[in-house]
Amino acid sequence: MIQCPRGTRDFLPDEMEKRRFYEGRLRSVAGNFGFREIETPIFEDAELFILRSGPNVLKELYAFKDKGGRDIALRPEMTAPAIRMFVNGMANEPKPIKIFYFGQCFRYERPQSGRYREFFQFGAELIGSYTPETDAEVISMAAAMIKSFGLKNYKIRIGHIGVLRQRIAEIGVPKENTAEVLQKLDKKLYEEARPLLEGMGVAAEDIDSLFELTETVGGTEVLSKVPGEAGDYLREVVSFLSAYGVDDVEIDLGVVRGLDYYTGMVFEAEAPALGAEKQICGGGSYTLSELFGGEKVFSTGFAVGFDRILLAAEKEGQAYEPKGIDAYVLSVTDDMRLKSAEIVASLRSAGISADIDIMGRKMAKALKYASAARAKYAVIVGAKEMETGSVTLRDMSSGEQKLVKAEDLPSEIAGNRF
RNA sequence: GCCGGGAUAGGCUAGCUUGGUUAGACUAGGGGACUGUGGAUCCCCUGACUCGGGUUCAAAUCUCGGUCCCGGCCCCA
Repeated sequence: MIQCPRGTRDFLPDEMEKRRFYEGRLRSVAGNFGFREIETPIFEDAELFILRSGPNVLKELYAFKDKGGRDIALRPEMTAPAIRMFVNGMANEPKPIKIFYFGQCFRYERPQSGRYREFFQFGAELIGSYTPETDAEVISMAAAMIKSFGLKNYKIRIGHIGVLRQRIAEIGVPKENTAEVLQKLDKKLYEEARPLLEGMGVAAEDIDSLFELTETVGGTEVLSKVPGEAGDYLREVVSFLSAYGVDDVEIDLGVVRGLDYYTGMVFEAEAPALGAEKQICGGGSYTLSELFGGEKVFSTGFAVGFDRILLAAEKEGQAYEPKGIDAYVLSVTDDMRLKSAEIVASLRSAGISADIDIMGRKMAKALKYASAARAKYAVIVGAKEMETGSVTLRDMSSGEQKLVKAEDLPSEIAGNRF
């Protein structure tokens, strides 16, 4: 028997229905915020992802040569494709540009809880604007998405990578070592960071002040301790968030979000219930378009780990009940089967989801199937009723039955649907 | 890439320590008992030892390796 490749999953109908349901909520939030959906290829020129990537990223890239010898990679994330698309086809659209996407991404990693080789991201990019409102808009949408899942136990943390980068440069860390230092700070590995910094000739009091900065963690009130432009900027972001009704955020200047292209505000959200892979959302402001041959344009974006946030909702005990069909049509006797077919067709053309027994089952078994299919109604087509052009309409949850004229059946069922 | 735990019908499992019947039960699925009423009962049927090598007269059971799953580390654009 052939199984799914490592780190991939099949989604059976019940699971798929649930995923579509939650996906729909995310789409609806994005639409609510004025974002419009895009779609980009699942694979791209490998160069798109290699351009700004370190060796660790490359190790996890699904890259291969196609039959024409082109270097191709399955997308490991969707920000770069979205910005490529912006540069290629949207650069002259009115600003700001608000786009979102949903799709699978691929990373060659060791699978574990909440981590798959094929996983799904829902993300958004707000392109062409560089204001505190921009960042607040994006963060508040991310918060709305998390809330749309009904999640209760989560944390949103906001930082500013510009503050850190600037301080690191000021205290004399060579540019090529910045990433290394940021990584230690992200993990709050101060015991490792200190000797590293000392080795670069950074003074002890400067190291302390740097650590103090990354330890600026807590409610929005800790922002009063952050000096300079970045401090002013974050204070404004937080004011706008508050105006948007988003107050449950924390400040954590130690949030670094990897080592890549982020330049200003960064944020992430986590669901502690998830264990090792608990980050459900991450984003920030960046400039990327100049890398792909466009002008330098400021953007703010984020992505939600769809599989993880779904997992988090499940762990909080949320259950999704599959919908089921409106009606299941069955024949009492074989000579009613053509009539049943006519009736199911009339229901379907009235927009009612309807199924019909096609296995020639006896009533008892057909009703059992209708029950398993979660049908709201069973439509029983028998000779007795047909004498008056009627059928029996059975409410599957209450068991109540009534005679309904065949021509009234669609409106009868549709009328009770709401 | 590293450490640890696992894998028996579609699902959940018994058997494994101590090798030896036709690998058992429950559930699900198909049919029937019940010739016009579901989630009940009974009967019949379908269906599994993750894969490959080794030890042995004999392997689900012992052993080695692969694959996949689970938890953690690393990484996480």
